[in-house]
Amino acid sequence: MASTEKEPAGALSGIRVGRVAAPLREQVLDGLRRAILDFDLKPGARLVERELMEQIGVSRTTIREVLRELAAEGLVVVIPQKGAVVHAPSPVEAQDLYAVRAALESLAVRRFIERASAADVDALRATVDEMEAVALGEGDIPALLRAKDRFYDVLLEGAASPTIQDILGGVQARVRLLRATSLSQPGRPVRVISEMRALVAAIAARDAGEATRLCVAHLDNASSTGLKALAADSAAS
Amino acid sequence: MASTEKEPAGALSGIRVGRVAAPLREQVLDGLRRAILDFDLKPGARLVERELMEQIGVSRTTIREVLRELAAEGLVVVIPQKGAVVHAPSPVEAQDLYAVRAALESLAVRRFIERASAADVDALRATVDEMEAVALGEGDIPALLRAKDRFYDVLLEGAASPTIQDILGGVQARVRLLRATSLSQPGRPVRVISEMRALVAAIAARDAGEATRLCVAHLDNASSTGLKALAADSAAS
DNA sequence: GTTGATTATTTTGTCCGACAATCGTATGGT
DNA sequence: ACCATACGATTGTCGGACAAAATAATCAAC
Repeated sequence: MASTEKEPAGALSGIRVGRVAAPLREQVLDGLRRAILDFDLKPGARLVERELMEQIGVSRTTIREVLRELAAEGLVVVIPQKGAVVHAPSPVEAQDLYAVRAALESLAVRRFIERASAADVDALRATVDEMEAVALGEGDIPALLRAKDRFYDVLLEGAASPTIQDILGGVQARVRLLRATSLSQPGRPVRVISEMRALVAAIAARDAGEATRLCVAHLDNASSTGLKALAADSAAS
Repeated sequence: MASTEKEPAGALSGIRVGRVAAPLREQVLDGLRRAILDFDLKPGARLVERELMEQIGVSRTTIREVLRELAAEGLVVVIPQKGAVVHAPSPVEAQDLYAVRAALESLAVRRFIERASAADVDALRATVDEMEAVALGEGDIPALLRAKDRFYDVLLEGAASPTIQDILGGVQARVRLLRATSLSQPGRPVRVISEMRALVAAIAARDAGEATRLCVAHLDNASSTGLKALAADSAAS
């Protein structure tokens, strides 16, 4: 999210100091973020300061600062006098987030087309192959989701825009639950992969218009699939 | 920014309690945010915890939590072991932010066209009139900027999407410096107003394609104007 | 038995003081 | 003028403290 690393990688790489001084707070932040994104902390779960303190082993000061950051990122929502809970987006909010994703990802795709090298395109194609391998294996949804994350990593890498990466990253994080739900629908993975292949093809052809169209269409499908599954779930319960 | 209010507005409206308890922290947050957005705290200015503590009259705990939120919002950047400074976007970053704005604002415009009532369109037109009045008066840039903010408030209100409002608000805040710089260029205000009038006309005609085009074009102009002015400034100094 | 009021417990919000680690700078020696 | 050291300022983190608010539990009354 807030990652700003630049490495010239000149003649003196390797003696690069691993970490310029990592505030403990950031480790806690990364840890909690990962826990939320991996669904170790499920949406709606309460985050009680004292519990986090004991389980993580840091003071309340640090915990509270981290919670404020997560709140500003939109991953948790803090209710005054009540505390923080893992954010659970409502259906309409999820729909909006998907619309924002579509706008931003198509922007990223256009940037990629403008700036990326042929090697970047190959790398992008490789991540789709990787996804296919995971999808054909078993129905390991989390692994598939991680593979898809990798696709976006490469895409944003090639787009060469930390700003877009930062903002889009935040949006994607907020709909991660829906993304997982959508991917877990029967038949969805194979369709996703064919959509991605088409997108990569358009990107390789440097066809910005077609790529934008495919990108938006893909997210449209993902959105409606996820929302339908969500509606079915809540109806079943 | 982090406004999440939902009101079913059923039979029991009106007895809604205004504020359930406002944590002191939020007042400080709003105050500091306003100070940054109004350039009372200029980009690059250091935010020393002890000073803020004394000037605002709250404890370091509260100050630090607020700084973490502002950091996550991107309004300040904290350098480990060095402290927080008001964020000063680099030219390339500003360019990216304008691209993101274009993507998001055109989305908001389309949403507005879909959902807004005729009264909303009138309200939008009224804000442009207001801007014109300010622009023709004197060269009060901050007032003009505030009037333009009001335009976006109405736009996002009509778009009826707190999510888009939230994310776009964050982006706009980060480029506020550039927006002010751009508006202060001679002749820019009148051009801005004619661009906005054209945009409102397209919106009133419910022409999504044209409105999108105009919106993107407007931001393109604003971006290049701002960047040019910035380059001239840094050359002069 | 359900409702209502009172009390206890938990949890947040805020403050204070403390101390090590680190950064920037002034100091002083050469 | 240059380098090393010492000093001061500032952040990072901890611990404890207490009021205010929310939640849960207990008991009284109808």
